[in-house]
Amino acid sequence: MTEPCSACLSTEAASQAISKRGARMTGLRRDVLSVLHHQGRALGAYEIVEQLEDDGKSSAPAAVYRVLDFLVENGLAHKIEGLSAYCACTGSGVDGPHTSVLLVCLDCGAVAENPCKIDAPLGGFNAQSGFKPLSTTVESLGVCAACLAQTNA
Amino acid sequence: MTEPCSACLSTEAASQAISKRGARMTGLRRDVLSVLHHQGRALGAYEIVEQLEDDGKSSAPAAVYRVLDFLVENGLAHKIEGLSAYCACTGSGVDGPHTSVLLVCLDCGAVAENPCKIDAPLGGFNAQSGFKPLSTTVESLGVCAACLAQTNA
DNA sequence: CATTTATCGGTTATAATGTAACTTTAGGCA
DNA sequence: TGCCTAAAGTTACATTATAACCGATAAATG
Repeated sequence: MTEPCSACLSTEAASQAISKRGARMTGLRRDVLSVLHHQGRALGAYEIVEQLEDDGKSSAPAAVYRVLDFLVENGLAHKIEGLSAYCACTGSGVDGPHTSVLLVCLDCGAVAENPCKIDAPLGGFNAQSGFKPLSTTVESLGVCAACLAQTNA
Repeated sequence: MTEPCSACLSTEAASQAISKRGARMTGLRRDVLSVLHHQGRALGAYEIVEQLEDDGKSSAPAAVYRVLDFLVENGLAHKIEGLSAYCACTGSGVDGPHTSVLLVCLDCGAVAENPCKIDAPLGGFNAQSGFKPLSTTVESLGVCAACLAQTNA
C-alpha cells in the first residue's frame, strides 16, 4: 500500500473540517475537490468533468457546477472569475468562507494566495458610502516566478 | 435643439481623451460607450447588443465584444467579472487604463468606484514572491445605499 | 424500525457568454 | 490614386452556466 500524497491529505483534511461544521462531504464533492487538489492549478468546470470521466467517475456539468458552488461557499475552493476557472483553497479554507487575494499564473495555471490584509483599505469607503458588500473578489492574472524564470532562461 | 445630457457629455469627453491618446474613436465604439453611459449601470454584452438594436444601430455580438475589449483596454469601461457585465468608467478613465475597485449593486446594477489605494497592500507580497501581475481585478458585489434604504423602508 | 423530510445527484435540454476566421469597408498616408 | 492598416460586418461555432424535474440517499422523528 502506497502512502497518500499531499493532495490526498489536503482533501482529507478539508473533508473532515467541513464535516465538523455540519455540512455533508459527499462522494462527488470529495471527488471534485480531489481533482482540484491533485491538479494543483486552475481548472475550468468542463476540465473537471473530463478529469472525473478519466477517473471513471463521470458526472454531468450541472452536477459538477452544483458541487463547485458548494465548495466555494464553504471556502474549500475559489473561483477565478477572470478565467472562469476553479482551484482548491490552499490557505485557510478549512476555517470557512473567506476573501482571498488570488495570484493566478496565465502560463501554468498555478494559483497562490496573497496573505495580505485587504479588508481594511476597502472598508473605509464602503462604510462612508453605505455600500454593503456581500462578496468580494480580488485577483491578479499574471506570471508566476517559476514561469518568469523559464522565460528568461 | 435640446441640451446634451450628462451621459452624452461623458461620452464626448471620453471620446476626445481617447483621440488625443492616438487611438481611434469610431462610430461603433462611441455608440457602445454611449449606451453604457446612458444606462449608468452594469450591462451584459448581449444587453448592449439589444440596446443598439433598439437604437437602430444593430451590431452582432462579435463586433460588440471587440469594442468592449477596446474600451476596457483604454480605461473607458470596466468589466465586472463577477457578473460578466460591463459599465462605463466614471472615474479616471479619461487618463488611461487603471485598476479600479468596483462596488456593484446586485439590485439596481449601479457601479461605484471606490477611490481607495489598493496597490500598496497588494504589492508587498508580489514583490517578495516574484509574481508579476498583468491585470488586477478588485470588485465587491453587494447592495448600494439607495437600495438598502428602499429595502428597509 | 418505519415514516417523513430534506438534501443530493443524475439527467436532459437549453440559455448565456464569448471567439475564430474570414470578408468587406473605411481611414490614413505616400 | 493606390496602398496599407485598422475596424466593422458576418457566419458559424465553442465555451460556460443554469433550469427543471425526478429518483436516490441520508438524516430526523415518532
